[in-house]
Amino acid sequence: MDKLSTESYKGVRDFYPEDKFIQKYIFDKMRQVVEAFGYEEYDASILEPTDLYRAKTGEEIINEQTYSFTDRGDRDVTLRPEMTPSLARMIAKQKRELAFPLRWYSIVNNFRYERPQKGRLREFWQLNVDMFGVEGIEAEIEAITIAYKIMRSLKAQETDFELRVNDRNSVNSFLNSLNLDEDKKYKITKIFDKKNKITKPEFEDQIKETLGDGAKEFFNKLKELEVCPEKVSKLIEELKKNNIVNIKFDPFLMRGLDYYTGIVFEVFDTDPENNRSMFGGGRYDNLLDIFGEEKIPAFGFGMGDVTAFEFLKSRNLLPEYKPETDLYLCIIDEKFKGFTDELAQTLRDEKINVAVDYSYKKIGDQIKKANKKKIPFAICVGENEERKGEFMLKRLSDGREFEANEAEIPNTIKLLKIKCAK
RNA sequence: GCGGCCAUGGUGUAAUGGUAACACUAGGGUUUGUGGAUCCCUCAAUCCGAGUUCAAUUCUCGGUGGCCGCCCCA
Repeated sequence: MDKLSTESYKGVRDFYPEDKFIQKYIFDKMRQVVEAFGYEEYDASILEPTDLYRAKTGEEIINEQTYSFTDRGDRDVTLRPEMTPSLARMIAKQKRELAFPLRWYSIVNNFRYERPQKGRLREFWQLNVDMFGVEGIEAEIEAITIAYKIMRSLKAQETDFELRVNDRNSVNSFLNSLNLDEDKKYKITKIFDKKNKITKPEFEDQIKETLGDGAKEFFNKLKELEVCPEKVSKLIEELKKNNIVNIKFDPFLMRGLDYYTGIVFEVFDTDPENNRSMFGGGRYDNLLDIFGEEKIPAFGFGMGDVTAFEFLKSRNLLPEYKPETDLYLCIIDEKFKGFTDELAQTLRDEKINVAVDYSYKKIGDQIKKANKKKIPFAICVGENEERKGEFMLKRLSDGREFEANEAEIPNTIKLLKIKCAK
């Protein structure tokens, strides 16, 4: 028989327990922060009708960069490449039932069909944070504050990252003042988008190449664009009141295309070796149009797990693996299995997570397993324990043993764990 | 979608146009109620397919996969 390959499908991800532990750590921090701001979790199916994405952009993204197929009933379906259209669909559907302002979040995986590369795989997990129904700058302030607090709760220092803000409207009015055709406008926004990746002469050359004679006017007017718009300066001022100071205006920040209608922001890694955008978002007031619904103002951002992971890794901020299991019970002889199981169940009722070793191997081997699994405590159960009801609770980190009877074990473990955490 | 580099046990590395080696890991023992030590033993690999050749893991081509750029970026 041919052996089946152990490779996973190209570009998707396996999470071994130690990987999942890290991912969970990151998501738990995100969750704590957004829930502190009153956001409610929602979810949707990973499969959506393909039209949902066509309607939004209608671009080649849908044709070439999604997992789309026809189901057995001849319906076109797509594995979600992002969460926002599903979110917009859900909100449009139940608009009248919902109490605005609405604060929703989700942490889900998404799929895109493209060549995997650094930090971009075919499967990625993402936190989505969105607020609907707030037209004013309060939405911007809150979302950016949340982004900042997530970074801080992941133990990032203020010097480790930087927030950059722009107003798409000011870019648009700048481009309109140059009287460019749509194609040129589009190309200029592309050049803006990658400005921080290229040198200044490269930037200037690309502008000249695109605009030809018009380049002169462009550079003359460029100063106008570089003046911080009132809306942006007000936003920055408000955020500084919240002690968020690692923030600045970036007149070239674009973040994608037509999708955004106002303020956009991004969080940058300040590492000079890796000075790239980690995540961001912006205002999108028109997204419900496609459902024939009236506008609802919206502001949101998305944050992927891979960039967060790589950031934490580069700053040495990844947590050390600790299993959820508190205690490993080693059975000295098979005849004490029943007694051990009862002990395990009693302890579980006291909220101690207990795993029992049913290998019936030598006791030393069982202790080794507990150690390898990084479980903090072990107890060996045999004749003495059954007779006396006294146990030696062994702390694997240093081998110290603590005597306890059955009733005392839970609290002993809890106390020792608290000490360890400090 | 385009280009560059790469592909050997579970992991990390050797080597060779002719017997694929080492370390770690895993399993077993050294030790019959307490781990991280020592020593011994065992399991386990040349990505897939075709071509050149007496002989290919090695050379050539194709595929697949990985890494890195470009395009794109939700």
